[in-house]
Amino acid sequence: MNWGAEAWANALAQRLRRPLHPDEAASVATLPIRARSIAAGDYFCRETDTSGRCCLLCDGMLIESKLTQNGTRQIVGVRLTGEFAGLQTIALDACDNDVLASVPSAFLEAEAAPVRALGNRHPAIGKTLFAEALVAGSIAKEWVTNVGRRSAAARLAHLICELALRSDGGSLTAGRTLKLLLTQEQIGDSLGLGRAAVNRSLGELVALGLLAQRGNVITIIDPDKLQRSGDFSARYLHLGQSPHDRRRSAR
Amino acid sequence: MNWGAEAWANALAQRLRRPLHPDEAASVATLPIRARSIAAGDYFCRETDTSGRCCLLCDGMLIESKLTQNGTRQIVGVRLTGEFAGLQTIALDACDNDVLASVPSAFLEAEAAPVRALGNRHPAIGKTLFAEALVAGSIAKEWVTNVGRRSAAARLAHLICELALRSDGGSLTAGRTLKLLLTQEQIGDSLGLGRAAVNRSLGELVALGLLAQRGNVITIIDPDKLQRSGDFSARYLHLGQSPHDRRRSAR
DNA sequence: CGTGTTTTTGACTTCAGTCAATTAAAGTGG
DNA sequence: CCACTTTAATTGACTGAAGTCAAAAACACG
Repeated sequence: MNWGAEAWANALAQRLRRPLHPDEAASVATLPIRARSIAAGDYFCRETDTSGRCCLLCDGMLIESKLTQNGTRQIVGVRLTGEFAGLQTIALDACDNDVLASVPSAFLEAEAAPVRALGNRHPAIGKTLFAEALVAGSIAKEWVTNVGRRSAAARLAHLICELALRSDGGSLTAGRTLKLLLTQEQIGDSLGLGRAAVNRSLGELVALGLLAQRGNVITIIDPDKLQRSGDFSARYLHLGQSPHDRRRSAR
Repeated sequence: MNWGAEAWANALAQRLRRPLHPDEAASVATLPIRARSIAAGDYFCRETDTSGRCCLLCDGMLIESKLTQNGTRQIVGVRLTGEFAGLQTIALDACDNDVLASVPSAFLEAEAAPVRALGNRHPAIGKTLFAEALVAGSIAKEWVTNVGRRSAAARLAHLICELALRSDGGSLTAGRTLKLLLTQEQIGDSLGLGRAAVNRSLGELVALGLLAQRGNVITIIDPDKLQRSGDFSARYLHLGQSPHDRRRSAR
């Protein structure tokens, strides 16, 4: 099996919480997967694209964003290392939003059609891919709540909690360190805030002793207070129930 | 075939843009479907439910909402007559948000498991159900943008455009009438606004001659200006390309 | 080591929130 | 059918959180 397909297989097995069956592994091995990397600011796809590609992000971070009439931008989601992106193209014709790299990023890309066929052939894999795409929708709904009903500082705290848990091997524990691969402007675009508000909110969270900041590295100091001030509950992330996860406070 | 399963079959055929094959129809006919109706304010499911049910809404309107710490509420989506609801339970264990009726509503309910089995057995149906759930996610992302980056009046105009197109036989044409089955408070909860702002924005859109209002009935007067003032493009709704749809302005 | 980007800070503004009071509408029961 | 109750819509006054703009400082990178 080539390296790309193997990474896909591992990612799928991890989500299935079991090794792939031999015939599943064989099907995954036939996927035409291409390794690519792009620079910060480069696009994986555009809002109107109908090409239908998805990928497993190996390194970096992808931003899903929309532009508005008045030139402002809203980031409607992010994809972290180890996550799939663009899975909605398996069943939809268009991409719905721009997808671009916030930092230099590498990923393993496949056409939507063979991935869909893979899911049809192996229902367990199909369900997993479906679930991954649905979780992205669940996150979007939480973001609606975040942007619609929480204060600037709470939005930021919420986002940090989410990213800490979603990032590879994520946890929300004191001392944990988290590399924020976004500029403050991009954070603002994710939270429906301006640059200034992000900066002030960050200072506020630091002043409250919830976290520390050095460059783009965040250190979580008080995870409980951080969650509370961000009104954060991990439920919507559907992280599952591995032994690791169970330690996480679920509010 | 019982009436409920037939309604499901029709809804699926409509989305597939073709009649069901006999074996597809036979599978749908075996679904254990239950007709239910609930009063305004009653819950279809709660945020933490793990029961896993989905439904085809026959009459009324469902609201998907989340509560925040400080007692406020955010509506993260709505489901209209003729749409499916709760499809994410096909692949996810929990519901993620409360689902409740905004007006007395009737629906045809099925357990998630047999619906998933149906999709596995018939890939075309599976893809359609998948697509329907993904469109809900796409809508949520647009809502993030709406709440995060648009003015109060623009948010409202955008919501009205969306509901006009999504409602049964929807179109965005002058003279078209639309029954808003939401109180102004619920509209505010959908847009991240307070009651007063909704009321004033509505007055504003009326004053600008974009629409007229009598009770909860909205009449669209100037669809083009309405779309422009709401920064609305129908792309994210994935309405497909029926002859009817093609007439819609896509911005 | 210089250039461009990002962060940080301050001053001012504004949109929408909040609160409260009033009006209108929709149900309810006698 | 009408009086009464409840809920929703409307309007005004005041407030406040965050936007905007601008400038300075810090940083990152070639």
